Amino acid sequence: MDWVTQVTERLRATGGRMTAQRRLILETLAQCTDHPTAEEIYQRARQRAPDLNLSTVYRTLRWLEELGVVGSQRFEGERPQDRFDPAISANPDHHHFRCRLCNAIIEFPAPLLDLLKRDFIAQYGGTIESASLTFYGLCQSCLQKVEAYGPLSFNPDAILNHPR
Amino acid sequence: MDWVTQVTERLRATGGRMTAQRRLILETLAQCTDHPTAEEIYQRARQRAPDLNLSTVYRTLRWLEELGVVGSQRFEGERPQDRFDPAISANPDHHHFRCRLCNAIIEFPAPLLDLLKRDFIAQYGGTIESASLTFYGLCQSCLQKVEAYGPLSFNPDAILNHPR
DNA sequence: GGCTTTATTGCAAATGATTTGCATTAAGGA
DNA sequence: TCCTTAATGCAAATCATTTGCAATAAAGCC
Ligand SMILES: [Mn+2]
Ligand SMILES: [Mn+2]
Ligand SMILES: [Zn+2]
Ligand SMILES: [Zn+2]
Repeated sequence: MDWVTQVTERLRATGGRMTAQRRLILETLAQCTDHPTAEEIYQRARQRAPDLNLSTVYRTLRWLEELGVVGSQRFEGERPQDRFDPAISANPDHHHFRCRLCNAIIEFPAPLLDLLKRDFIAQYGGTIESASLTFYGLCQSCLQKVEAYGPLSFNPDAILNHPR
Repeated sequence: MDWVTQVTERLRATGGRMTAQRRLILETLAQCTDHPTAEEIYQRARQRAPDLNLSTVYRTLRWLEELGVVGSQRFEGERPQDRFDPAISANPDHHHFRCRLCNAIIEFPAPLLDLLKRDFIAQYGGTIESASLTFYGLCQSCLQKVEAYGPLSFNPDAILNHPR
């Protein structure tokens, strides 16, 4: 059974209805290998159904978030917008590295994080229910470019993506 | 030399001017033991100078952020607003635990994070310039209350703080 | 298939934290 | 004290996200 069908069942189980819009958004999410914003998901989905509405995209994403099917988070150094993470359902315990230059996001597991959690609990008590870890830096290929050509004075991608 | 004076010197070094408003905001920050929002800093500072403007608070905070004197970050589960961190200048490498019930924030060091960074670099290459780690859960006292009285059905503080 | 209920949509307007333009004020060096 | 220009106050703009509401359409039932 594929991902869209699985989500559909969870949806029905809570009294929800499967609509063309939701199916489209789910299929769009299923094809993502990145961490798109609501607007990006909207644009991709709209190619198949031009009268889809951005509000519907937001409502669907928030509802998927409640179900634990997608994650959402913000990254530093870009304008304050949520990025959504369909990979969270298949791989709940991954974390993120974000390249300051090319904006690539690398997902990685962090089993050693349990050590840090234990350390914290040992010292301060309480319980940890979730953890968010993000690394910022230069990815391998950007690092090589910087080493080869010297530091760039600005980031063309950042300007393209964050016009303000 | 105290913190305010130190910051003043850095400020002057970059061609900036020390104003009454900036001094007030700096002194307000110096007294913080928490992670206030811009609005909270504004309210605290305004008690001493009622005609202070919120824009000035924002501009001063952003400028301090550039200088590396304060940090800013957002926490999950509250409305999307920046919280500012004066402790970052004295203690650059601390991370945060946030209690889901009482909203308390505990700062903690995480020397073991270096292991995780090394792991990542060994696997994916590149460099890590900064890392953000946040734990979410129940603090010691909230955990005890929950264990003693059973789980709360809602969080009064959350309602007070996030009226939407 | 039709009928009914009500969850969901599209649209436009609202929200709210943060930023910005601009005229006015005031640091701080000469 | 005067001059330059950085900084302020104020109001308006931004912009991602949410929300109210009338219209639409799932899906359960006959
Ligand atoms: Mn991810
Ligand atoms: Mn802190
Ligand atoms: Zn890169
Ligand atoms: Zn607590």
